[in-house]
Amino acid sequence: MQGDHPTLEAVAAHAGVSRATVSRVVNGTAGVRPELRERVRRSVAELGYVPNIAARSLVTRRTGAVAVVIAEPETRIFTDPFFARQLRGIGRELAAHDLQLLLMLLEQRADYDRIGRYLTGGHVDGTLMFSLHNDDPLPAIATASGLPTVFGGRPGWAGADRQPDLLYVDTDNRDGARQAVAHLRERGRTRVAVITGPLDQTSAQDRLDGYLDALGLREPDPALLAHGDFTAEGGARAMAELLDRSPAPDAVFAGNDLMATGALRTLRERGLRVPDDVAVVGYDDLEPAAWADPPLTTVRQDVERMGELMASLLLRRLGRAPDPEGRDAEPPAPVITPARLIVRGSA
Amino acid sequence: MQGDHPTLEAVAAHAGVSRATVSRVVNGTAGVRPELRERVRRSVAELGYVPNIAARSLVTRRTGAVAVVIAEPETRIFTDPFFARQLRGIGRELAAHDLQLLLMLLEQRADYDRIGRYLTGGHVDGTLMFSLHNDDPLPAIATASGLPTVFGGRPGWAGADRQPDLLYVDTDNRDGARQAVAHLRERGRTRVAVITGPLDQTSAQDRLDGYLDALGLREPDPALLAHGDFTAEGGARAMAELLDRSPAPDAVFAGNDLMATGALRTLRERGLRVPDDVAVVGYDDLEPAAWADPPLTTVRQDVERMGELMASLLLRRLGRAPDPEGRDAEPPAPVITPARLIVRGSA
DNA sequence: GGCATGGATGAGAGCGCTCTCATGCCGTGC
DNA sequence: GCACGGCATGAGAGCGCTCTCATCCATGCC
Repeated sequence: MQGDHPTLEAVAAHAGVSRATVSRVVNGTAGVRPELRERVRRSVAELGYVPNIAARSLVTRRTGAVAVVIAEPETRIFTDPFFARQLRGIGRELAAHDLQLLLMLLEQRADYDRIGRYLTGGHVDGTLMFSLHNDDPLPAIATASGLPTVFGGRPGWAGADRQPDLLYVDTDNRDGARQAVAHLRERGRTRVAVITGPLDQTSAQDRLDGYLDALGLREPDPALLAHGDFTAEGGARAMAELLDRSPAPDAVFAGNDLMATGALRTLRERGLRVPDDVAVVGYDDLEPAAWADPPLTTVRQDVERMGELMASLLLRRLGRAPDPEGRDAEPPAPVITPARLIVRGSA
Repeated sequence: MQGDHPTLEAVAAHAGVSRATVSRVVNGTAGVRPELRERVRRSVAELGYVPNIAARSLVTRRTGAVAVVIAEPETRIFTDPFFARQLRGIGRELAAHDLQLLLMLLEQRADYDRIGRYLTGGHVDGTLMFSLHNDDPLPAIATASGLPTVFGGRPGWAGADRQPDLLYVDTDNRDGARQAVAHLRERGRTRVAVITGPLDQTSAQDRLDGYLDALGLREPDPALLAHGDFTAEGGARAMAELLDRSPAPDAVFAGNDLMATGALRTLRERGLRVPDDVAVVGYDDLEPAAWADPPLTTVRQDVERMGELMASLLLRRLGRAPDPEGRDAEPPAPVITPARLIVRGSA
């Protein structure tokens, strides 16, 4: 199998045409007589011809590959299937357009150099970036590389909002949080606390803002505010803090499910009943949320869809418009996907 | 930034040498006078030269990329951070050797064609494959492509054991299960049941075998055996089945943590105490295992390390021996990594 | 019927790199 | 002092493809 690899030349000889004609057929260029086209097709199939992408991209200057860059400060990717799902959506969309997915996982500072060089080297046609913190050097790298880039999650670095053609896909964190907290209020809760994520991430900040919206506040009540770090441990700690204040809250909105799970643990340890004594709402709708005791009321976002959208946004920017009618005259723009409250036992 | 991209030629002119010499320096080939070498280095840095990999791989016939193929029958990748962690290990090892990671996620039957064509097309130097079920067409594709391949998990398709140069990395599932069940017996449990995973996966079968080993049995006691499917729901169902038999088990070894979590849920619903009435042990040591109520006793495998090992096995097969002493005369062979019991509250 | 027109096809250059081979230079041995 | 071996360097071919441009042929028009 290996080692035969017929070339364009071979196919041309086999079909009795020129290299150029075979190239036209293979690339779907118009202007080849149907009968000839068919003959070439048969030769391609018969010889098992597969284009050599190296040769192709040497002349076209396109690589047919997209880099997906995930900066994962430590453990996040482990505990959270978020990236896996997003990757799935991305992979599906890219595959549908015959683009390859180059995965780059960043762990250390040194990795940033490597990736910068790689992107600048023109080895990919575009990038999808997950930049978790506002001080992440990734956006700068993207800009420096001059590559078309789409971000996962609204970028929050200074000046991001002023960049005109910034592309990203985010979920409506603010509205999701609003729904969650509104739900708690509808259930008659009057002292709704919040456990925030790291506020240098736009998702955490947006969720806090949604919480405030639902309560009609401009500033959080310090007695009802605790900071977590998006981990279960952090959630447990934050819940303990909240319970040590008086009067204690009768409901908690946690910035994500991991922290909500931690909060549940603390509540259990203190002998408090959920939702009777304290109602709990999480965010993300991770799988474990449904198994928690009690099952977690939470906010769901269509993560896989977000991945697809990121890819298709990039596709459009690359000019590989997935829109067959060619009517996407309007340039690609950021996309915000809706969030939906999932009511279960915990609130 | 985009668009300048100096070529070898440009660097050669700048350094006042020939293209060949620059190539030698860039690729670390011996036989260039140190002073010249240094001069070329400076030119490279000054011009910001980055080799064009398309051109390079056109002539070398190597691509510098490795495909990671994950066949994910439906939802597995969501609930289980397993792949994410393994990817991390793989990514680290590949990056250390300047290889790119091409991720291919398979969902549908049609994807297998695409991937087969891609691999056969010589677009990558090797593959890492995760083939979950024994009837998966992936191994055949790998063989047909003639590419160096390393599998994640011991392949279980018919005849796999007869293939002489089959390479894989697996954890010692059998021994892990043995430890788990031995632990239950040491704690005085006499009726230890088992909830198996899908037995067409070697991991599930091996864990069942380890269970039998620890009990000194050749065949499972049907009264103490229930089948799950590696999901929480399946585990809950299997636990219910087991409890409906009499006499009921006083301990359960679940084939993975997800099923163990499901079992915990059923036990809780039935008002049984864990571990007092029924002790539970899981397998995998997922993050949520530690938060479960009670925290799950389980078996840990170093998944990230397994990923690294897969990559380095492939590297050796590719001749990019990571062994600087060059003493790896012995050919690469399958690797089995140890498993370790983590004792927590549930048993 | 001759000529312009336009579409289908082929010829050929060249993308940036590696690698073989020829060349040139040095030091060594006789 | 000269031939020779060995090492450093350069010249040049060619990897497989795309794309421009020239060529060819059939058609339509005057």
